Amino acid sequence: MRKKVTLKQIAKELDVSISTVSKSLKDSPEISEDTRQKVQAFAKMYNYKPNNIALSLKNRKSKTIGIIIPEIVHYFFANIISGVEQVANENGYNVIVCLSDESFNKEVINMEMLANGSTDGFIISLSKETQQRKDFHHIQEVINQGMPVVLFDRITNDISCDKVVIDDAKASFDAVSHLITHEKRKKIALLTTADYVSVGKLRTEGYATALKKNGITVDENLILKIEDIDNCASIIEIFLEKNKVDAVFSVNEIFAVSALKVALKIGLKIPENLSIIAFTDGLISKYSTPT
Amino acid sequence: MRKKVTLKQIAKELDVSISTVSKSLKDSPEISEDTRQKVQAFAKMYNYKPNNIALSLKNRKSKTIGIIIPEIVHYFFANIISGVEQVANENGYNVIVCLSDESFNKEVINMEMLANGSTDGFIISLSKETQQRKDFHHIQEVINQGMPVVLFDRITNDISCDKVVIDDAKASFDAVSHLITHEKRKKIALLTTADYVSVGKLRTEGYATALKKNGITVDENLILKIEDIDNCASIIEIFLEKNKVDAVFSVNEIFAVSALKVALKIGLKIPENLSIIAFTDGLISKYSTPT
DNA sequence: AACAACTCCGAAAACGTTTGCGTGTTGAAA
DNA sequence: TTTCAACACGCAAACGTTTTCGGAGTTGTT
Repeated sequence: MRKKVTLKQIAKELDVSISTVSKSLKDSPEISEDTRQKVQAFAKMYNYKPNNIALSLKNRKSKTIGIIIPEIVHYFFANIISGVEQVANENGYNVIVCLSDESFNKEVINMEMLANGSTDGFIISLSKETQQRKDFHHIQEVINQGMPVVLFDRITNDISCDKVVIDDAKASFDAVSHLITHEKRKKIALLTTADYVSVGKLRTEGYATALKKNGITVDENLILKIEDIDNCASIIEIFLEKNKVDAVFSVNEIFAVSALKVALKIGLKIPENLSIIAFTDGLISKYSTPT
Repeated sequence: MRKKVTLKQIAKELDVSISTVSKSLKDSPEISEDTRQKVQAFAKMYNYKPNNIALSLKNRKSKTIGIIIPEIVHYFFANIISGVEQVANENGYNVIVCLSDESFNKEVINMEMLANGSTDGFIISLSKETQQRKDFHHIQEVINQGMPVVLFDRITNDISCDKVVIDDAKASFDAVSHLITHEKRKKIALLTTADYVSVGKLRTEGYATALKKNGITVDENLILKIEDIDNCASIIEIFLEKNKVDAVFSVNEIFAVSALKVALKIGLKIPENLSIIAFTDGLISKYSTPT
């Protein structure tokens, strides 16, 4: 067991001052060639590495960014972390991951935990509960403290900060337009989430706009709002048997592939009888049949 | 912009010493009721929270654990992080996630970065490259420094530390035995990864044992080692057309579902003509057709 | 001989905490 | 009046760095 060596220990061993050691390791011209070499050799031998915590305290920055997301067993969020981690790493930063688990409280607690010096900033996608409550004081709090915050995907307009989103309305519009124009579909179902999820609203907007622009009136019966993702298959089955649609537009791939499986089950042919398009080009879509 | 307040600032404002403030906030009996109340009220008003970095330095522990995995856009690893984060959180710990990207160098760099005070310990799943090289000095290093290390899934026996694994050989044995006994399959293919991945070897072992135990000789031609996961579909297609097997045992779900899609494509019926079983009960399997 | 200039290094403060110990004040008992 | 305990608080060190400032000793110039 060889504990980590500190400047102080090196200084004592070499009978010089701590500052001399520090300067030597930084190749300061203030220190003689001789002493520098001696110190550097000793430091290398004992594999000296400066203590990050001490550096953080001194520099008042942790070189760490906190990312808070609702869940991680999720293609989209896992991808986000992957990207964040890569860029952070290239720039000498570390990433602390916190999961809100869609809970407002956990989100708040996590932020408070990290805001006290642990991280230099935040990247956040809001939990469902937070979006429902419309309570963003914890976000505003850290912003007021001067910490940079970036919201992505699940955002709110009540907070003024940098945000990263895709153009949900436009994307939805394009997808549905494609179904109408190229696939000649008329009766297009929308599979979406509850209203309070920010993306759900915008995607519904794009869907409606595309229909209207093509002279199709929006039929509320064709809009299925699914809360319980675990039972989405049975919900979709009932829906598809009641409504004879010729296309499905889904706001995520789970609903889409579930619809696909249900459709096959009730004897529909895909893509002959039913077109399906959705957000998220993930693994589930990649390995579904048909792809 | 209201910056975080420190003990020093409170002390100055209230015209007492830093220690008095610190003790007051800890309800030390050393301090008079009067002063305590005053300090606590002031601290609450300014929303004082102790600085984590300073605490880490003082206590010589960061309350943070580092987890190093090959990738995160992966059902298994995402699940692991999810579990680790949850338990860590419940115990007041934070989790720093680092991705080795299957690269030995990144693994080493990440560990060195975190080993200097940033984390109190490590949870690691080795990168492919590390397993190939059999170079584990970076792991041994931090262990020698007295840091706790837990290896999981992709482990090595060259390092003495706690490890978490499933019984790969037994699980494979059971899976293949099931194919033979219950499904009455005789010609069972094994879809696996390259040899150097630790789990690959053990799973192959279990496969072979099950065959032998049932009087079936192992046919090396039925063992397909796939290196290039992105092109696994075409590799499997060639394989399945050459070898008329009646069952497939795969070491992961990607290979399994790819095989499933290929089989359907070349006209096989599942499960009538071909049984498929695999490790990982993930989303891809859940949403494949058939499930 | 005197002084300036230069070389090499150490002391100390700072980042924000915690905590053992010392000290000054108060009040009561002797 | 003296003595002493109890109380309330502050000092200082420690965690491991970095960096400014200044001091001591040497060299060189006039």
